[in-house]
Amino acid sequence: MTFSLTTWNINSVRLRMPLVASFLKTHQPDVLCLQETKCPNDAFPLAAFRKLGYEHAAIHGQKGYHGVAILSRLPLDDEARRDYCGKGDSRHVCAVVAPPNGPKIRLHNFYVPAGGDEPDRAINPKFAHKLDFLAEMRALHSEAERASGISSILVGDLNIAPLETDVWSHKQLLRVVSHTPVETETLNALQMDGAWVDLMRRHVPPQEKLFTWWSYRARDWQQTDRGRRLDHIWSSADLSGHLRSIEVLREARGWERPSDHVPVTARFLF
DNA sequence: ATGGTGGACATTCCA
Repeated sequence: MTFSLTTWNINSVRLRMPLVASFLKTHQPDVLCLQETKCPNDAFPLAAFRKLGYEHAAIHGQKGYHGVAILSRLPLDDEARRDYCGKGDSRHVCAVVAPPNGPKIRLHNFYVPAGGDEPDRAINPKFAHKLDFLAEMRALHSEAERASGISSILVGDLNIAPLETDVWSHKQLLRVVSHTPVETETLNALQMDGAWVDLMRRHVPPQEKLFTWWSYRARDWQQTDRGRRLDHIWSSADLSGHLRSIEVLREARGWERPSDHVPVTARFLF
C-alpha cells in the first residue's frame, strides 16, 4: 500500500484555496501539511477540504500570521500543538496517522521563524528567536518515539537551506539568513540528535541543486532561478527504506497568484 | 548599497 504526504507553505490558505483544490484533485496525497495559513481556526475552510475528501484535520492558526494545518484522508489521532519559545505563535501541530499495512506515524508540521535580516542574535531578536526555536526542537527525538513503537515524520518550512546545493549561490548567501553557518550547523545537529533522515536528499543526490522557494521580489523567478530549499521532509530511520519518490512541484511557482513556496510530496510503499 | 513583491490588517508588520 502506498502512503503519500505533501508539505506546502501556502502563504494564506483562504486566498490560495483554489490552487490547493486544484493540486489535491490532481495529486491526491493522503496527507497535506500546510504552513503560513494566516487563518484563525474558526475561519479555516474545513468544509472545502471535506468536499475534496480530506475529512480529518488538525489545525493551529492565529490571526494574520503563521499558522499550520494537517489535512488528511486517513483518520488522525492524538493531535497536539506545542508553543515553542512561549510566544503564543502557531508554528507547530502534530498528529498520529496509521497508513494501511504501515506503522503508526507521528507527523510533526513546523513553521520555523524566518529570522529577520541580520544574522546576529545579539542585535536581532528575530534571529535569536529562530535559533532558540531550533534548540527547543532538539527535544524531539524520533528514536525515542520509535522505541515506544511509533515512527516519525517531520515536515515544514524550516526556513534554512542546509547544503551548498540548496541555494543558488553558496558564496553569495553565506551571510544571508537561511544559509549562515550557525543556522546550517544548528539544523544539522538537530537532525543528527533525532536520527532524522533528510528524505528529499535521500532521493535527490546532494550534488544536484534543489529549491522549493523563489522570492516574490525577483523580476523573473524562472530566468534567474535564484531559489532556496527551505521546505523539508524528514523521517525516522525505519521509514527511509519505504520511500519511493520525492516530487518538488516547481511548476506551481508559475501558477496564477502563486505562493512563493511550492508543494513537496513524498510517497512511501508499505 | 539598495530595493525589489506579496499577504493580512489596518493605515504597518512580516516575509
